[in-house]
Parts: sequence; C-alpha cells; structure tokens
Amino acid sequence: MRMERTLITDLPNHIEHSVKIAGWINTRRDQGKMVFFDIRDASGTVQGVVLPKSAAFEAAKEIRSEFVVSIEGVVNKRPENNINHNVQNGDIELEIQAIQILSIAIDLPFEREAEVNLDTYLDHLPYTLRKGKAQEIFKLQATIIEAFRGSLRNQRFIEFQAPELVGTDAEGGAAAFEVKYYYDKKAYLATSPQFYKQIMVGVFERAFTTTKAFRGEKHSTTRHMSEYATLDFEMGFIEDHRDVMATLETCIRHVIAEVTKKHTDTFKLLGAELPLLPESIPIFKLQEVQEILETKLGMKALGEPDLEPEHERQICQWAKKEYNSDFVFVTHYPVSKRPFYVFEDEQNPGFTKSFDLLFRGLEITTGGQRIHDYDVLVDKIVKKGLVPENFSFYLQAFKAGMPPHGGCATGLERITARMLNLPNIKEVTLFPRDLNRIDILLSDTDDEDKNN
RNA sequence: GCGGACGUAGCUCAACCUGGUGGAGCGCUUCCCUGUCACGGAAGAGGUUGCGGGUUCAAAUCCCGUCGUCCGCGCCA
Repeated sequence: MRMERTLITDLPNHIEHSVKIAGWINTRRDQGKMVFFDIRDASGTVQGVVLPKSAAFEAAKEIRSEFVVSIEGVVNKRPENNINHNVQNGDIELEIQAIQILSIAIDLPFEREAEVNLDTYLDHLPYTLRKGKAQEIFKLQATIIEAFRGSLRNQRFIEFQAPELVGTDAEGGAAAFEVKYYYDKKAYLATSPQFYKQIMVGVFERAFTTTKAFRGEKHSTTRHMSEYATLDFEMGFIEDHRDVMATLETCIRHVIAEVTKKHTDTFKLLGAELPLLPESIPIFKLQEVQEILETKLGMKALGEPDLEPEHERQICQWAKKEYNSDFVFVTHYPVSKRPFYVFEDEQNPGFTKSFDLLFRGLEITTGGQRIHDYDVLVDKIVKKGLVPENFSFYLQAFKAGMPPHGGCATGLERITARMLNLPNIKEVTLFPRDLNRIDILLSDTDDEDKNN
C-alpha cells in the first residue's frame, strides 16, 4: 500500500505510528553501530535514528549532508534523559526502518549554514538560498508583498501588469538598458512603470503593480542594482500629494502589522528591531529638514537641492529620538530635481508636491502629485529638454481627460533590507544583478582568462 | 567614474608592519565508537599566497601594473 508523506511539523501527531517523511539531510552523526540524522523539509526538522539491525543501516552509512531522502519509520517519544529542549521536535525521534535516496549531493562548497562573505554567497545562490537565514528573509519579503497588495485592494485599488519592454525611458535621466528589438529596431527595459500606472488611472481610477524596474547606472553601492522590484500605485481624484502619503502610510502600517504578526522570530534571528511607527509619520519640507540639520545637528545642508545620504541617516536618527518613528516623510523637493510629470506647488513656486519616505536612514519611496493637464505636461517636457513626440503614446491619456492624481514607488529590496537591518540590498534579493554580476561574475563569462 | 580597504586551503581567517620556500578552525576522505543532537577519538588529503612584472642572495610579506571583491560618494527605489 502506498504511504502518504507526513510533514515533519506534523510528526508529534503520529506518536507510535509508522510514517513516511521526505526531505534533506541536515547532518549525519555516525556513532558506529547507530547513526543519527537531522532531516528537514519545508515544515521543520526532526532527528532520525538508524539502529544496528535496521534494514536502512547500509544506506545510512552512505548518506551525507544535503542528500534528498524518503524515509519510513516509527515516531517515538524520547525517554526523559534524551530530550533536547533546544531544537524543534526535540522530544520525539523517528526510528528509521527504510531509507530511499532520491538524490545525492556532491561537491558542496561549504556547510549550508556557514557564514560566508557576500561574494561567496552570491556565487553559490542555488545552494546558499537554502540557508535558514535566507529562507526566513524571503518568506518575510513574500509577506511584505502580500500585505502591500492586501492593503491596496482594501483601499479600492486594482492590480495590473506593467510591461517591461518599453519604447521610451520614463524618467528621462535614468540610464535605460537598450535591447535589440527585432531587425533594426530599438526598445528599452522599463526604468519604471510610471507612465503605465498613470494611464491605468484613466482606466481604474486606482491602480497598482508589483513589477521590475531596470536601471543601467554604473554605480556600486549597497542600495542599487540593475534590476529591482518596485511596489507602485497611482490614484485618481486627489487633492494633493498628501492623499498619496496617507494611502502609503495605511499600506506601510498594514505591512508592519502583518510582518510583526508572522515573522517576529525572523527579527530575533537577524537581531533586528521591529519598526517604530507612531500614530502618524512625521512630515517635513525639504527646507525644514535642512534647517534641522543645520541648527540642531550641526551639518551643512541649507541651499542644497537634495539631501545627501548622510543627511538622510542623520534626520532619521533625530526623528527616532524626537518622534519615536523609524519613518520620516520629506516633501517639496525642487522642480529641478524631479521628473517632468511632477506637480509644481502653487504655494511654493520652484518646489514640487512630491515626497520621499525615509526609513531608518534610507529613502524607500518616492512619490507625489502628477500633472494631469495636457498643455502643462507638454510644456514641462519641453522645458526639460525632451521631445514631446517621444511621449505621444503616454500623452494620449491626457488628451482623453485625466483626473488630478498621484502615486508613489517603493523599493521592495530597500524596505526589506531596512526592516531587517541588513546592510546590503543584495542580501534581500534572490538573484541580484549589478554592474559585474548576473548570476555569476560577468568577467568569468566574457573572458575566461581575464582574471587568471 | 572617483576615493578607501581587501584578495593566503573548499569555507572563515592568521602569518605581511619588522622579507628567510605557509598555519588554525570548520568542511572533506578512511578507520574506531549503541544515545548523539556544535557528537567524540585516530590518521590523512588538500596551496605556483588572484594574475604579471620589479627590488633582493631570498618575496605571501616591499614596489609598480592589472583583474576582482567589499565599503563610501555622485545618482537613485
């Protein structure tokens, strides 16, 4: 008779019964006449023991770490003196009767749980992603995405799929990757879903997407990659950028609530604090932040068009002390620093109805109100030195009537990294792409001899 | 692209300053072990010190170049 597979986490419900489990070998502890294994599956781990007279004894001697096995045995309660209080299922044990090796593991570069350098980690992702720490990071990240979606759906947003192959570069500044598009035509990888989510405001009023953006800027930092995941939404019929900020804040609040509910252990594992989110996130204009930096923190900042990374770190530390908040909104960046579609503030000429959301020293979101008037938009395109004809597809939306609207884009990897207090966003990206790496170092594929 | 640090065993590192043909821990291989859970014990394999050049009687060590990594900056999510 065919035996159903039992998940390891369910084993305590099968004491004194025969079960079949399947998974990977964490470790083997060979005592000579008896062999112990730690076996893991997606649900947990358990110790198995192979006794001398077991039919599985020969197989037990062959098995090594990371072998994939199917095991039949009896679940036993452990005698009092053998209970291990430090591990999952430490009070039970599987007495192994049969082992089927489903797959062997060969030439493992290091132990699965070994702490390795980032470079080594990235070189071996198919293996290193199996680390407990990596698994926890990406499970938490899945919750962030899920909560982002859930919150926006609750706020009447509809999800849509944005294209990755585009005809023009949305931001005008960000370096776009050019792709050969059949014969002699050119296309680009999207640097942002910006135009499409604005177009979708004309369709759904409120639209969001979780998609990829590609930027070919040749920098090497702990917060940039060639390809990143962006959580984007755009909403119609707003008064100004503050409506967007309120929607985002609701979203962030839900994300933190969900992550707190489901992943407190992950925070402990990584030594990270749960994010501090007060009744409302403090909001400052750029100029106000610069004044605080100058007068209270003794830094030079006034007159600059933007905040430097060090400024962002400092203002966040200050806000944490003063407002008990890990988040800070900064609004009213100058027109010169923002893309053409950003709405200029009638009350503060030269400054925009835009915002950044800083989280623990790093900007994780940029957003604001958009221009919805066709003529104004065309005028801004021209003033930025761009050619309106190149944006004709996008501009159709505005010819067809667009409500006042706005939106924002949150970097998934950035929010994850700051949440878990991990210094480099590559640690929270499954398969990071950067200047020199797509899965493996590009220099290795370009030219085998180059670095030998 | 610029600036700083680094590159030594499969992994993580020591030896570099003060030149004298390289070590540790973990992992791996073989053997021993009936209560381990970081198992323990014995033995063993594994390195042109990223690459190239220079100084020197002698270079992992000092100098130059090159390739690569990490960190910071411009830019940005």
